[in-house]
Amino acid sequence: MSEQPRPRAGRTPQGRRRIRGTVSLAALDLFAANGFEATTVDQIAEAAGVGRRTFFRYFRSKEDAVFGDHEERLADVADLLERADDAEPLPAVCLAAEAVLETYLADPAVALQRFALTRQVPSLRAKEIASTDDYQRAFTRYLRGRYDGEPDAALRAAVAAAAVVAAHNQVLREWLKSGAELDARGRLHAALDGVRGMAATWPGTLGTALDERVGSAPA
Amino acid sequence: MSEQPRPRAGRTPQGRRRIRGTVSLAALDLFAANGFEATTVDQIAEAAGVGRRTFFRYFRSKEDAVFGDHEERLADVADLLERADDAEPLPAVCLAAEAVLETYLADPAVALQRFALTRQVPSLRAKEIASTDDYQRAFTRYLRGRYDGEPDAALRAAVAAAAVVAAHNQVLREWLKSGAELDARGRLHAALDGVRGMAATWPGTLGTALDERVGSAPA
DNA sequence: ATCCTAACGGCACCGAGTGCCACTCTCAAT
DNA sequence: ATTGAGAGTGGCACTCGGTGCCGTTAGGAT
Repeated sequence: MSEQPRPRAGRTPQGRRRIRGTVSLAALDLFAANGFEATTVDQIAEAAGVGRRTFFRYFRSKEDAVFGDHEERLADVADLLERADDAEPLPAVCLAAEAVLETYLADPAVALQRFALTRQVPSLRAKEIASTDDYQRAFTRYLRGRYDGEPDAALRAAVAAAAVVAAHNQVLREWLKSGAELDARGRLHAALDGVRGMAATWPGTLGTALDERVGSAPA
Repeated sequence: MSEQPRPRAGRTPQGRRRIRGTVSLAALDLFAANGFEATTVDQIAEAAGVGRRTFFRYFRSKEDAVFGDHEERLADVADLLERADDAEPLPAVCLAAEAVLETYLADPAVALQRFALTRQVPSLRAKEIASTDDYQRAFTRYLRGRYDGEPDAALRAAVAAAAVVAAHNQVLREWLKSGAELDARGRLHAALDGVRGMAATWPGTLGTALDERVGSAPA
């Protein structure tokens, strides 16, 4: 805690990134060629020129070789929100959602390959849904903080975040189904306009039923 | 195909349900006592007085012993929507969401136990998120069908379904955190009133950006 | 050039999940 | 009552994902 954990030896960060990329690439290739479930971790490790044990040092699971950068992206979006405290809450979240979309647009080929895989591999679908949920939770958390003090803060935050994420996912899905040919940026922007307009009409309060205690987490 | 596949022998449906219940109960007990990951399937099977192989005939995975009735409940809700074609689309979905809530209210003790487990076991959290997504997909699918022909049908369906599910989950979570003491029914009803009001304000169309082709699924 | 340490990879191990098969138990037909 | 068929059962063996352990290696710091 006193000073930087400056590494005395071992891989440099660039080296780690390079290996990670190599392994991930090898995995994607094998998945595309033989299918996800028919590909074993041993095969990936061998194709990448790495020990099986090392594979699991770079990826927590076989699925992570496909969604390996999720945590980074999530952290990026969280940072983005952190630095957006001057804007209005919901527009800030919409910007964050557009930033998420950009990560897909940045490399359509990879996005399409991942999409094809997730469509047919249950465990990958589960991972993707969990990832989406992570974004939604980050948005909800942010909005809850910004709405703090207003009536129904938690509920409005959850609903608004869900609406934004749903709009994003819908536009993304259509873009992927179109083979990356639609104007995803424009469509998402329009969709989020709709969501923002909707959210503005949330009633000030929802009656006495919501005035009960919110309850502090027991478990 | 010519006549009913009348079962000649084997377990009666009641027998199957009874065994399933016994195994599930044994599993829940062991999970509560020793933790989910520290409990092996062998232990569950032995505690339930069945063979390990039989466990996997009743549950696809160890996680399924906790969320074993998900498929049934999902089918119930789908049926409910199927039979609600006389009502307005969104109110019908809201009723379905209230029906889902009822399945938790029906047995608070089990709901709380599952909640405690899902809070601390990653793989169970993943399963629960996937289950929620199943509901949301069912709602989206239904609304898309009902909105068919109107502008932005798919997008509006996705956003509205997400909002309803988010409201449901938020109310459910607060109820669970309160130790099953809040008036979940009343709170959900109020929250869904808010969602319905919001959704009514969706603009008729979202501009030209959304008028491009929707794309027929290629992959 | 040498030291020092993080990373590597091999090994053994655990547990989830599956295919296979012999056994048994129940019911239907005779 | 006997028999035959079929479904459910459970044991066995196997695959594979994931982890702890440890001797070895390689590459940066001095």
